[in-house]
Amino acid sequence: MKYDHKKLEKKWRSFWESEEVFKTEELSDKPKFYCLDMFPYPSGKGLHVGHPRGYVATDVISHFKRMKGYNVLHPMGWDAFGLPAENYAIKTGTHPRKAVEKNIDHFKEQLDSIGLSYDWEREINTTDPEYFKWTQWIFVKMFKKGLAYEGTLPINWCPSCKTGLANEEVVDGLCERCDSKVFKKDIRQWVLKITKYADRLLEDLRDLDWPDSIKQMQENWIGRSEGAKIIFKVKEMDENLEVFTTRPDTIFGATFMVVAPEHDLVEKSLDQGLIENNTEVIDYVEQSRRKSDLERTELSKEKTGVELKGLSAINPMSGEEIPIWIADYVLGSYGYGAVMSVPAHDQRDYEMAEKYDLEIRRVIEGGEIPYTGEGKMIASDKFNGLPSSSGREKIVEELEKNKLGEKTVNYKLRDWIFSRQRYWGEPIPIIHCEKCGAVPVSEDDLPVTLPDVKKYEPTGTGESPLSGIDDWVKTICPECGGSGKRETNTMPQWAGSCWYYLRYIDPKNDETLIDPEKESYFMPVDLYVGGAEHAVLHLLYSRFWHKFLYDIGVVSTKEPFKKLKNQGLIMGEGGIKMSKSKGNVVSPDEIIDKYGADVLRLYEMFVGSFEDEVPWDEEGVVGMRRFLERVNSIRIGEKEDRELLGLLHRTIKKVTSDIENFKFNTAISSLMVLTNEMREREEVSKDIFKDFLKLLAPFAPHFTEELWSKFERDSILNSSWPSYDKKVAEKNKVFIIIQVDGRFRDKVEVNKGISENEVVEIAESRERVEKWLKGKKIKKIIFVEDKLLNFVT
RNA sequence: GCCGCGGUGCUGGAAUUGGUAUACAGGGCGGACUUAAAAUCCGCUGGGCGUAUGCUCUUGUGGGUUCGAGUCCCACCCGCGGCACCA
Repeated sequence: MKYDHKKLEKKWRSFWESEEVFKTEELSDKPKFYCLDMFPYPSGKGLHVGHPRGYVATDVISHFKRMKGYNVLHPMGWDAFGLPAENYAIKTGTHPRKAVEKNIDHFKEQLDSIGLSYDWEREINTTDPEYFKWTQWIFVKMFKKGLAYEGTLPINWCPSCKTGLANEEVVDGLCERCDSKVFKKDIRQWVLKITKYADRLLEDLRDLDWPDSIKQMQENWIGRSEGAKIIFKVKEMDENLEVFTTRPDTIFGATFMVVAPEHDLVEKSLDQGLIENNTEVIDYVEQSRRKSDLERTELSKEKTGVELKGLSAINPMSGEEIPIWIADYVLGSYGYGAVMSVPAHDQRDYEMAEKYDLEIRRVIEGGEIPYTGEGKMIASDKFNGLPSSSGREKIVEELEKNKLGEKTVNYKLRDWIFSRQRYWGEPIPIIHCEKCGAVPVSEDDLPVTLPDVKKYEPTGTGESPLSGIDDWVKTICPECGGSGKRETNTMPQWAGSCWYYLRYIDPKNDETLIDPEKESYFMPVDLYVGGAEHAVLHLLYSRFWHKFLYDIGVVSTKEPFKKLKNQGLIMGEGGIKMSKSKGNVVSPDEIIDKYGADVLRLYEMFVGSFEDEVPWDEEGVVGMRRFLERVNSIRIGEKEDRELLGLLHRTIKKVTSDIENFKFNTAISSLMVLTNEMREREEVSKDIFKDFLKLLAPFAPHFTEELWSKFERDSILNSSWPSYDKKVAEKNKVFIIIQVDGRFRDKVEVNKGISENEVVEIAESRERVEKWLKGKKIKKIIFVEDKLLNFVT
């Protein structure tokens, strides 16, 4: 039976709005459930069919939890700072704020048309001064705790975006946003000391209910490695050359040293005129400085380097003098930017030694050189014969005694480059004063808002477009009252999303960031759903900020997101990524117009495993429409039906556990099975049908409201989730599989709980089984109650 | 190179965690209704042999464990994602 989805969906959406069905209670006796989507960047393109997959899933769960009696917080907002709005402003001269407003209106309309149950009274927007006041407030707090500092550092510079980038924003040496090659450039930067939290970020990962892949990515990104700092004296200078190694046990095999081209020692020794091959060294350093990150890693196949002729290092254990080289395979930014090279036991050092004909000396027994495994120590003076694992400890102990080394831990994680030389971001709330240095804006003067500018173009000189606005830049130093200049760099796109989940809990509070009572009721986020692409960006940054907020007493939980799920991408037809240039973008609008929002919702949940990537297939969409129409054609009556009731209860059990486990596709298929069964009946009792509607309601809320309204006046979404009765659900007859030698031969229907002997008796009397047993001796009988009987001959 | 995930009909995908492989849906084929088409409804739909009750083969490949393997173990092939000179 056909139904008019447009009329019906409109009717129920306005009903939900006027009845405030989705309003979250502020503080309630009910248990809470905080169900969060990663909020979108409201782009000018609008939603495509892939976005709602996660939103529908959280919506299904929100309805489900609401029906189960939870006070559900399910909010939505906008992550609206960032480059696209700014680039659009450059192109068209429209203020980014205008473009953002327009895009938000469009996004909101699209989300509403899907029937998502957001509590819009809690909507937030990261570009709203009332919001970013608190983003700036957190920055000021970090500054005061010494976690935000200024420095001139070689940073990743994107020549096309004309701004510095964080390490996390550089993918394969390319800008994450525009795919330009990224270069190193020395610029004055604001940096956040995320490294101070490295251990806690690693530690607390363990207890999170997150996908293993994401946890592992964060673990690798933090990259903790235990080892030792060892000091090699430079013979010709009063300098210590510090290195980090995880293998102090191989120290007697160190036949040369390698420092990064940007290492201090290079400049110092050149200055002191100690280097014999001056020009060669200068050339090499220049060359590697000019290479982009990509080129430096692309050329990784073959090692390059230059010896610092005239210098030598002294091995602190053996006293041996060894040459010092520069090579760009050693990174200036990891450890101490220098290594002791043990070519016999390290792949890279081995390649270097082979190329430049340097000595390779085995000090660990084991396989073929370069041998990187453990083994007995040899050619290592008094440590000979020790296994490498304990020799390592012994050597570090001795170095510690002589103050020539110590145990230490190193991380791959670097501090977070936090400033961007662009317009459309939160101004960094700092005032530079000649007398007092960098001074934070007083908390009472927050927010520092963005001034209007005429030109949004980045200057490209390493300064933000804000630096041209004298009226805005010139201000008074909050400390001494003298003249000061505002910081003109802005925060990166990720700043606002680091803490937004907190603001939904208390969106209008202008006294504090969040009311503590509300915070302790609603936090942590129980379920967080979004794409996996944020694994080491947003998901790491927000954990860092959250831990900081925990330390200063703003939040009561150590971690923000208890459970995380990543939705798989929806690809274009044929499995290629949807994109404008390929012309294969499907908009939810057209699907909703043609088939209805409930059909879109059902299809997105039915296509495949939630976390897997799936291709979009419009032919599959019609199946969902047919399903709803079949439900619509079921005849309702009063007739009791034990068998159908049993199936209903099995379906309740299945749908309940499937929703809890994100197996939406099989939940829907079991609802289809029940529907097919109901359609075969003359009529279906009202009670069974009503429970069925409740199970379908989270997936198809508009459609089920309409059918429900024939029985009840209140919203079906306010009804309570049906409970499952084990006694009703269980069948009293079961099929038992009869096998001979593990092969299926027959099945028999018997009473539940029947004994082995009885089954054997029945089975042996069956012609189909007898045929296979004839002339054979039964060696063994395997019996699984209510399931299977196997004769082994 | 290292780490993680995966490989099941024509397609998207199920499989109670070791117990009838291919649920559910799409597509295809045949039929009903119709002047006709769409929609709808009914039936069939992994391969081979067979009119058929049926037999047999089949979950990337090869081996193994087991009464019994898509599921567990070993080796390999292919695809996807991440990291990548991290000392």
